Amino acid sequence: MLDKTDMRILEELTNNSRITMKELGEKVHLTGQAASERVVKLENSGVIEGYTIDLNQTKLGYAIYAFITIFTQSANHQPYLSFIKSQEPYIIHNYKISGEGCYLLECRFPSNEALNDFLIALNEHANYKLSIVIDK
Amino acid sequence: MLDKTDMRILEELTNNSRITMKELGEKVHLTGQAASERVVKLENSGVIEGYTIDLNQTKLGYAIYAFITIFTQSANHQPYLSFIKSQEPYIIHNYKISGEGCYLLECRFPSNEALNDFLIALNEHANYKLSIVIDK
DNA sequence: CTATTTGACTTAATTAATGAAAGGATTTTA
DNA sequence: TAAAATCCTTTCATTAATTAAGTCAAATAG
Repeated sequence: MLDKTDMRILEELTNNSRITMKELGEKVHLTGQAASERVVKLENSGVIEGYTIDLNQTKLGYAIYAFITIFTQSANHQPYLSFIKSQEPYIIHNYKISGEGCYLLECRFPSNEALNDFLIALNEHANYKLSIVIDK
Repeated sequence: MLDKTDMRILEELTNNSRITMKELGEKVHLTGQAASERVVKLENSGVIEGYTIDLNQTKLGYAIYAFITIFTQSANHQPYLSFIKSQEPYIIHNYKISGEGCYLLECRFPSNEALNDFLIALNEHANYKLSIVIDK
């Protein structure tokens, strides 16, 4: 279903999703129009889910990047899930996992103080293990 | 340094990084040119690190999405890091962390068999805890 | 085996967006 | 008060995207 040209298109768009269709076409040896048609197909088939940006969290004021493994206290996860929804700017992803814990939280905080406050509030609903990202 | 308009621009670009500068301007009540100038500044200051796409890993042939906590066996991490570099398509991010383990691997595999082969090879360099993503 | 359909691409023409230059308005700085 | 800087707008030339029409080769049907 996806041929080599499609894969190269996905690679180029992963590196720079704002590239013009003309440039993209040149890179994969197609006209801009042909490249554009392929991209539309990749969108419609759901392979490309969206176009987004990579942000420097530190420069945005989020000095701390962390993963938190969640162990919910009760079998009912709703209180935890509602809590997470209320913590908007801090939460990047809440992965439901199998393995150790029930969820893996990818998140960010402006300061140790904000992280600490978050953990105190989190502890109302769940136990956790904290992993702070040092690099990459 | 970043005002409300900048934040709205980042929000819009996070939702759709291929939006035209004209449309982006309309959304934040600026002309296309003014919006474009702000975006250039956000790029130059390093707040925007790049433009990329969200891919459906399943439709790309990667049915399994996982996080693996790594416990390196020796104090020398080089063998592990070299191994990771050799596993190109499977590895999405290798986060160096403080907390439980030395690294947190975000990765994907086409099948349980590929995952199993990877884990066997990984075990030459490190112990691990596997968390498979079920949702989101 | 030939005719038709289909898919992927190109070319051409129109429409729209980008980029560069000039200038206005407001705030900062001296 | 004057000069400089910042942020924005307008205009226009350049460049890209979009739409429509048409080519070509491979697959499919009669």
